[in-house]
Amino acid sequence: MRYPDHQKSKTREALLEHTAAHVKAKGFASSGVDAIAAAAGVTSGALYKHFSGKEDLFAALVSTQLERTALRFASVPANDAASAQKALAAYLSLAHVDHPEQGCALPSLTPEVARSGEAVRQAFQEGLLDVHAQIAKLTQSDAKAWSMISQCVGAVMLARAMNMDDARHKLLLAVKQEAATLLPGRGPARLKARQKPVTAELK
Amino acid sequence: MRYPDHQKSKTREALLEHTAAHVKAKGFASSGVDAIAAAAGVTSGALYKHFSGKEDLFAALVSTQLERTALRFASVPANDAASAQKALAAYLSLAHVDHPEQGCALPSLTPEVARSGEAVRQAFQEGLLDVHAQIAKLTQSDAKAWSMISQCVGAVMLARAMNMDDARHKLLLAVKQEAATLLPGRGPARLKARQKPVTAELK
DNA sequence: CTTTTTGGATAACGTTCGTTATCCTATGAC
DNA sequence: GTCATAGGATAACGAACGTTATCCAAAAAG
Repeated sequence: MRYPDHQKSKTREALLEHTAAHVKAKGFASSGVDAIAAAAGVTSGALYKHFSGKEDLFAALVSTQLERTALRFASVPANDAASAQKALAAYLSLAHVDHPEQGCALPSLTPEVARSGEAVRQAFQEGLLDVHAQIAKLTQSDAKAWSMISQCVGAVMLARAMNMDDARHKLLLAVKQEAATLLPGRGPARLKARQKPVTAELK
Repeated sequence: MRYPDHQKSKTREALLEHTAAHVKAKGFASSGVDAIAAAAGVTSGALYKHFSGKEDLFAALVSTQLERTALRFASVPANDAASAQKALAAYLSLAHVDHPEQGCALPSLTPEVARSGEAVRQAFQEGLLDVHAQIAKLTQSDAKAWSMISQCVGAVMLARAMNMDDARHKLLLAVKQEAATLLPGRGPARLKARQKPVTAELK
């Protein structure tokens, strides 16, 4: 071995790190291999030394990006409603909607994963189960965790496709309210707050 | 006028009708113009007589497809929990997950709409507001309608990207349960059914 | 029947695509 | 110092892309 093997080659890491933003913003199918490689400061020739093809890179990207999302929620302390709400509000923020390149991969890439090969789907499934495990620690219920994930991912995705800011704001605010009822401790209590639920603390 | 103008040209209708399945299944970016036109039994030359370009067709497709989704829920009678649950179960069914070409456009095309131009986004926004209006008639709450839509669209999309059927089933079942609590009349009642909520009637 | 024109098919255009082959260079091994 | 090679850049490949120009058939208008 003539090269430092134990450190895995820095450009492979650079590829995974710097191309994710480009792919999340433009979509995988619309991202050319040359453009993807350029986003990491290399050429497509270098890319093919580390990945067998475009889809192989996609699988690795999906894996690392979902790891990152899982990690994002792993740092939220369980049994702390305020912290969970804060994480929720951040995920459902206009900042997240306006900057897909820095955000979670789920609202950006999931339909393209569904159309991809087995390797990509496998990486996705594993990553999503990791995310679910973290959310379930907050909801204390597997079912509520799936509901929470579906709701938040769907809301960000739909908000991104709208073109009027006030409509986006309404959608995000509504889902912030409703998703919060999935957290333990704060049961729905819909009878008390039917007309105007309190949402002041939701950013 | 040498041609029957009042009937709008049948091939334009055929284009919108028969290409939607191809686009929903393969994605818009991955669908070539020739393949799209062939799906309607014509060539790309004919397509350009009816649409100014690929994205113009996409805008029209988004519009008609969301109209169809809105219509799908417009036929559900309000104040009828059983009918609403049935519609919910159909949307969250494995059949819907396994056949995107026949299903709702939202879980398939929304991220690509978000990356599209103003015309497509405008068509999307209008169509989504139509869908929301129909769902709100069932939930009797704008906020709950947004929550319901986000949750169902997200769940179908995520389920499609998974590669293990039992995991997909778990996700769909969970969201079926939780989304049902958004319907009026059947308040969450989580204390009573925390351990094993009744889901027998949910197909 | 002739004319006019609309809605198609056909073919070509310049790009861009994913991939591969080839060359180059810097580096660890000896 | 010499050599072997891993990891880059470069360039080319055929294929497919969206679009346009051109041609053609069919049908309404007179």
